[in-house]
Amino acid sequence: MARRKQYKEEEVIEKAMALFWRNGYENTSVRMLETEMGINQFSIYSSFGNKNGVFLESLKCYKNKIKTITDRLEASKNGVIGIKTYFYDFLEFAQDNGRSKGCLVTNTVNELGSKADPLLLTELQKFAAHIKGLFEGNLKQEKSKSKATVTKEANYLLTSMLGLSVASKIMNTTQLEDFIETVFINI
Amino acid sequence: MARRKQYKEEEVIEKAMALFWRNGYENTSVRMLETEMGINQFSIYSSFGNKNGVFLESLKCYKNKIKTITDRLEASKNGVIGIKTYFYDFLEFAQDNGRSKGCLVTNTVNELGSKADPLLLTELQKFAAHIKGLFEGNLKQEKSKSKATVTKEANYLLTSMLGLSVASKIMNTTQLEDFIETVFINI
DNA sequence: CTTATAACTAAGCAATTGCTTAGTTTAAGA
DNA sequence: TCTTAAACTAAGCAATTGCTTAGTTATAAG
Repeated sequence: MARRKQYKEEEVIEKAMALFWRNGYENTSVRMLETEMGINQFSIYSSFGNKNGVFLESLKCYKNKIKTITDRLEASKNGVIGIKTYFYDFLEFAQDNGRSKGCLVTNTVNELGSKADPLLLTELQKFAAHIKGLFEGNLKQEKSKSKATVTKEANYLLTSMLGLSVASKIMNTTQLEDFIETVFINI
Repeated sequence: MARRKQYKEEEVIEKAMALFWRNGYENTSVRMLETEMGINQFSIYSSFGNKNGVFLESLKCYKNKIKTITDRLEASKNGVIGIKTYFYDFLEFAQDNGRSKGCLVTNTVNELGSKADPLLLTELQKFAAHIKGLFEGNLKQEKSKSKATVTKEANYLLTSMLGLSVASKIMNTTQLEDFIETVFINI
């Protein structure tokens, strides 16, 4: 007996995610979200509770979007080569009008660090652990590597990804490719 | 024929720097600066022009503070070992009550990226170039390395530092040490 | 068609943002 | 001692922040 929503939550959250990705959490205001999502603040708050709620949903959306390249990594059977491909895939994934937005998760870790709200912090760590797990999976495909080596190198690759995410924001393609190539010399 | 300043610019800017380092640029308000620096907003604006001016001076102050460990790197004659020491020195340098504040420059690059004001962006890039130069200096001490190798590995080490800076905010000591050790296995 | 109810619009809330300014205090030079 | 000018205090500026709410509109069930 009531009016129907004039928007789909999945659709508007994608626009919110794009905004958070470009600007970070604090530098994205609810008014900006309103404009970008194309719905009134009332609708934002009734659908997502508060700004943090919008961000949490945006993070889910981001995870879903990055799935295109993490799935490729997960499906790969070629060990370290698959991980290297993921690094290059990421650069393309983060690209936006000639500049890189980095990784939304990395950006958020860097912005809020350990003072992010607990629920959010957990989500960030879960994502990092997931990526690390994928790296471990591919490293295990290399029969020569011991369990200890796999763990150590997965840590290394995860942190290298963080570096790539930050670096992509101000470095040029050559420098970034140099980085990736050198990362994988040691693996 | 006039009153004397009741504060020293170098002293109050150090407190401002600490605040920016902990919270980032946008998450530090002028009121917070006022409290931390212990001077009125009028004094802040008369000494530094605007918030951006305070930040620019804070960055100088940061560069001066990190000089304790960059000087050690610059003075070192033991090639790669010296760089590795710098990585460990940095972790201690960024430490603050059990948590890491990361690197102020990295934090700022990540927060503002290429949309930082041009003067600031130049300063950030100059700092990055300086560190990279120090890495190159130490890499050159290794006679086995060609010019091309030195360039490539300097890029790699710089980006690894960015990764370490972000990672230090949420990872534990063991993970960070794993990272450093793996970075230097084949360098 | 009427009615109930959810979705909408738009105005408004107090708090905070970066920055300014009117007015007071201090102190060195005449 | 008086003058002058910089350094200070504190109040205030418009704009923006996250969030709410009073009132209107649409729509499905009765």
